[in-house]
Amino acid sequence: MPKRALRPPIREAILDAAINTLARNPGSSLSDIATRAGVGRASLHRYFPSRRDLIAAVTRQCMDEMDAALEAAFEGTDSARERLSKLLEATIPLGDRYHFLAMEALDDPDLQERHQSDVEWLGHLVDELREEGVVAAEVPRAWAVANIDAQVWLAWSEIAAGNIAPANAADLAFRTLLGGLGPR
Amino acid sequence: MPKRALRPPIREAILDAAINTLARNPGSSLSDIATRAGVGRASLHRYFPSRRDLIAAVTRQCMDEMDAALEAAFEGTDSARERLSKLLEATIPLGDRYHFLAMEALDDPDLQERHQSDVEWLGHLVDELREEGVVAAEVPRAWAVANIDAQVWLAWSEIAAGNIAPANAADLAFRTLLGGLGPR
DNA sequence: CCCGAATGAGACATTTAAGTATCAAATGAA
DNA sequence: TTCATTTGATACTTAAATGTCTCATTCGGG
Repeated sequence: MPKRALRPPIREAILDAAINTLARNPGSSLSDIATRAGVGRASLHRYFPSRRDLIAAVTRQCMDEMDAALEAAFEGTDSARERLSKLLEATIPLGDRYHFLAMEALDDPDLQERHQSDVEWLGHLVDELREEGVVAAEVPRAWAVANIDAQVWLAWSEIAAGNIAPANAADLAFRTLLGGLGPR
Repeated sequence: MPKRALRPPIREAILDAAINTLARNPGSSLSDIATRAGVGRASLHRYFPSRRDLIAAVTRQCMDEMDAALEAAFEGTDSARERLSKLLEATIPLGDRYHFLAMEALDDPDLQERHQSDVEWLGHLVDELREEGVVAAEVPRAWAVANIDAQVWLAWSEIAAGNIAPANAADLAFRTLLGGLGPR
């Protein structure tokens, strides 16, 4: 008989439920989250004293997942173009766990700083893409950054709506970015 | 003759304040909105008995503005490509008054239906674009529709963030769409 | 089996926003 | 000026969510 976790780690269950619930409705109550986690609301407060704490923990968790996925995806890449492709393949499947953060206030200064550095990092990727001729010179850097972000979000949205197949999403986004941002 | 041939401007002031306030924070309270409109909260309730009513009125107003702008922009166009260009030029400046609706629940069935028909209308434009060869055959219809929507939202976001000049936004979005969705 | 720790359930206080009701002051037309 | 209507301020009720607390139950290690 397979050994099953006697009791799932509650903290993880709450975080997971929070991510899933908030992704569908950013205004979800702590009751909703606790219920979905199969946990009493009091226990939720034991692990995360306030709503702020929970949101901060969820944000950190998502950022960690994203960083880990990116680091793994970039293993052995040697062109920015390839990194862009890998970025889409790695992050689009995580979209449903990440996109709702775009709406959150990010009131924690530590997380704000981290997000800022992520954006800058994406800017560097765009710089490299431009050097490789993948992104045209006349396309503003900020526009390219915003478009990459948007394609990830868009891909998730269309997958969730059932309009495109998950397997095609990254390719479609890659194609759209190459054509949209590249030289005419 | 009727006593109030002209509606008092207070209703419009409330609607306008609601649009601006909700655009910055979809969870704004009615107090915030009333204050910004320079009106007592009680008066707000006189014109819009419930929050739902206000949101519905705001939504209708934005849709009306959008429809009017589109109708005017399409005057005398004879290709889908040109209509896409005009669409961007007309709707991007309205983005700050419209984009927040993307998050709203749209609980009014009448408005739901109207939104649905708007999406279908955009689908027809995509069909025409494909016939003209502006949108490639291998690009899914839903993907093209979503991308057009996304470029409008994106343009507004980047304008609001101060990253691109409002005058360039429509051209940039048009270029991105042509390259992104067009044949390789 | 037994005991300490953790959990779930629920009561309770607090806060915030929505909606209702009332009234004095301001507005504007006759 | 007069008078009906509208507005703004204020007080009140209701509802929902947050956060705190207690306590019986349950889980799991020893």
